[in-house]
Amino acid sequence: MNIYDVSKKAGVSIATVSRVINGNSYVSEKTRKKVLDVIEEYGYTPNVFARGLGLNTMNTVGILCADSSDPYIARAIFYLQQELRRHNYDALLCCSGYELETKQKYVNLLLSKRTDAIILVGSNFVAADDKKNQYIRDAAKSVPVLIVNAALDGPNIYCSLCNDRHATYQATKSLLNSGHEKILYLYNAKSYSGMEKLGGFLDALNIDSNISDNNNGNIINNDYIQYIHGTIDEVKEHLNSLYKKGLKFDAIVTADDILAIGALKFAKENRLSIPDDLSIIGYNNSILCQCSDPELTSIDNKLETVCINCITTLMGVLQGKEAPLKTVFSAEIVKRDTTRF
Amino acid sequence: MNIYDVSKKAGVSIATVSRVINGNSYVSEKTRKKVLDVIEEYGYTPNVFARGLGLNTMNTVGILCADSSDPYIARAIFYLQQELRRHNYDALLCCSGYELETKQKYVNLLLSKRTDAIILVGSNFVAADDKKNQYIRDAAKSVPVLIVNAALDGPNIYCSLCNDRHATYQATKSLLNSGHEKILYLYNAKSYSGMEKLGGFLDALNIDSNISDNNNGNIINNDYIQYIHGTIDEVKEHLNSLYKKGLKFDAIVTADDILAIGALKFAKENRLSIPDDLSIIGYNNSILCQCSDPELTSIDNKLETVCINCITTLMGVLQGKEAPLKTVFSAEIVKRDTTRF
DNA sequence: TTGTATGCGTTATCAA
DNA sequence: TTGATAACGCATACAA
Repeated sequence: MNIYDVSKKAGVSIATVSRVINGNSYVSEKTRKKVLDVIEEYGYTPNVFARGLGLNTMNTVGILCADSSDPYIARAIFYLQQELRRHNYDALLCCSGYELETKQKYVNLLLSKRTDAIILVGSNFVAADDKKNQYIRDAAKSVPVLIVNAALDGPNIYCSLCNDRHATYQATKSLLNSGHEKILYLYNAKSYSGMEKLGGFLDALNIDSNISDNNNGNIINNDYIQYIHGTIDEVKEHLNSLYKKGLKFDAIVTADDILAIGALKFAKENRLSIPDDLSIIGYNNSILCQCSDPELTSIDNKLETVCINCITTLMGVLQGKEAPLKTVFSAEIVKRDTTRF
Repeated sequence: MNIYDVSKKAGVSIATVSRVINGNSYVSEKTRKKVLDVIEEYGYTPNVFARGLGLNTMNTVGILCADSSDPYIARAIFYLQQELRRHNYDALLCCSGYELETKQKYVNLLLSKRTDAIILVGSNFVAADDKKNQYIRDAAKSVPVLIVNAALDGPNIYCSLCNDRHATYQATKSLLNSGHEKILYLYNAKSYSGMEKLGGFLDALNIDSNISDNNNGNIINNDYIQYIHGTIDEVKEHLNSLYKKGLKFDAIVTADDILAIGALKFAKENRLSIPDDLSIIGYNNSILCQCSDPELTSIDNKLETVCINCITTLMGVLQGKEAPLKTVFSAEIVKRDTTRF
């Protein structure tokens, strides 16, 4: 059943049927009803492909993330999809993994699908080395690019994020103010927000974070700043080895809840009392925080707010309105039982 | 840049360009190269809308779930999307929530988008009351429907799932065999697999589970079988109130890890030693199991296997091959520290 | 207020 | 081996 069939059954032209469906131009109440009755009776729905061909859009937005099974990213996708749906858009989901090459590949894939926009979820899409971001700028030449949780400037690139640097600064300061002296920093991503958080940590310790721009990759040569990308157990083992080497610390600030969970496991294994012997702060305020024992103090980076803002911005862009290139929200420390400040 | 532009630049007809792109019929090596060079030079990609219109498919599959932020569902979506991509299909993601009405609405939405198939993720899509499944059967009239984690029979409906009943039976039996006498069962979904798991629990206790078919909703009137749908804290409070009322139990079997986490919090609050005073078993073997302390014994229902099978089946169906209507895998108990059998 | 005719960019059929 | 042309189903400019 297509528009021609409907027009025949209703005894009108296809133009009239189209008008009824799209509800814009004038159609007499009588014919409108006639057409609607036929549509109802035969359960007609317009062919989205034909419509897409004519209008050159299918009202679909590509959502690209590294790994949608990550609880944090999964939440972001949920919020984004929900907001898109509210505005009558669909979400095409792709997972690229963490390699630059596959990220590029997937961005091009989405481009070839002619989605109305591309949303990059997760700060791992923005690299410290700006050359590696060129593919994003290129994509932005054909379609608006929205980034959740990272900042990159360029035409047609819109970012929604939290002030991770300040949040980490505050958290670290609070630890210092409550008497901690040796604070270990754990991170698992050298992404945009990864560097921001680290910057905040260094700020609090009055370490010049500009050095981070120089030694590309091996950012800081300091035992108190540890890069670990691995499972909970691997994080635990890593800390074990540091501990056995004699490194002293009375607090751990992390860039991700999963790292903090690993730290908790480490503390338990070594019979360190939390938070008396060791304070721990996570990041993301994910469900994991409530699963651990003791429950995890963490930084809430307002994911829902950020995601809603992202879609609001996108809708503005698509409607040709003035839209902000960068919107920054303020993260918040959620105090639970792994700290005593 | 469209196919006409390419044909002009290459000095051939659009038919030839189309042939080169689709690589089926014969094209001389010389013209093929000419065309490919132009395509390369101008970065031409075929318009998917036009292609979709002609072929009546966009190689897209709709994935529908209740809530993609649920860690378990998020994992399923990840596996499904990855497998689809491997077969050159895209995934359109929709979240319907748990209401029947909105589920129906979203199924119709996906139908109107003309996706090549619809995948229902999560057993909450199959209700015990079969009338409520009619919308699925209806959808299957126009497009293959795949169900992950539940069984529903009907033409064009393909299910991939685990033997949840047997797994719960085994887990409960193990508790009984290791000397537990009063086992509490906690569940949060009256879905297909929800009922299966409960059935397995009742089997182990030699209770006739057929009564479940009668009192529609209020399945079993027994203090040891508790339906709770809520947050970790709500689960904890619910158990607190049972405990204070004097209900005695030495083990808790749950239908979801989140319930088990709530049980763990309850135990801690009441200074019950795990697993000495109380054993707890979760379900799904999600990341939450490793976050808790002690770590949670849980049932692994082979999500990845199930998802891969789902897509394999789908590809078979789309290629017109013989495909199994129902594929059942065997779940496995993953023993950690909340049990001592 | 309604109808006619055209374009959107492919793929596929038929001829050459 | 290649080219011309008809679908595919809709939206819309223009005519009436």
